[in-house]
Amino acid sequence: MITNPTPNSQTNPIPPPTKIPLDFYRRSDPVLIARDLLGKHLYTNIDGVLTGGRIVETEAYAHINDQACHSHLGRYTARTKIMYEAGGVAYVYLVYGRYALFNIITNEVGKADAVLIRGLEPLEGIPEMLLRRGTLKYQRNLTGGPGLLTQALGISTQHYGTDLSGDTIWLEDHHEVIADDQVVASPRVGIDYAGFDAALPWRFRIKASKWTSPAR
DNA sequence: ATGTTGATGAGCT
DNA sequence: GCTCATCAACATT
Repeated sequence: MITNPTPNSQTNPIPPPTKIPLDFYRRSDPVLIARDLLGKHLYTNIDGVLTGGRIVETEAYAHINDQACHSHLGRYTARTKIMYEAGGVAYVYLVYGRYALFNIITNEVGKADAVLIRGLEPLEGIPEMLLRRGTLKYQRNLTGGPGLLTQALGISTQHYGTDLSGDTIWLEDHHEVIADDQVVASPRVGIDYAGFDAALPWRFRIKASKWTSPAR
């Protein structure tokens, strides 16, 4: 006799998505966190619209032994102030006077590490993202690039300091496992000024994704 | 390969 | 206070 399976009897049931807890961000190694963020989902609820997608590219920045990091050598200014908070807040800043870049502050109070989100696979609120980007084409440059994904998600410098445990910007774990052989680690982009540290392989990409930022 | 763009911070006064 | 070199991109060619 065959009985219908109940949800509890299915093999490998996928649990519902969960919001990533602050503990995740407060760990001490930004390189590990950057790697772990691949396959997680990033959402915003801004101007009453839900948008989001799957993280496919990140970069780690460490407060010690990393000249590329804005908080290197304890640099403490109006811009970097938020980096010294406990992990789990947004560090958003303008680069080249044009583009907002979204970083997640990690580690504990006073240890100013960060992870830059560089690439997103759009999943939620795509019409709004197209509108915000001023395009009609569902293609890589919709969210492939750190200055583009913020535009698509509606993230601007006014989200500097936003608490990622709130309901404006947050991340979710959808229980996707990204194996090491699906990941490319390579030097970070655009930090040639950082000397020896420019060679550190702290940029992480999902190999198969077409939504990573353009190659250099 | 080159132009656009303006915030940032270091170094000065 | 002010100037100026720098810059974790992107669009266009």
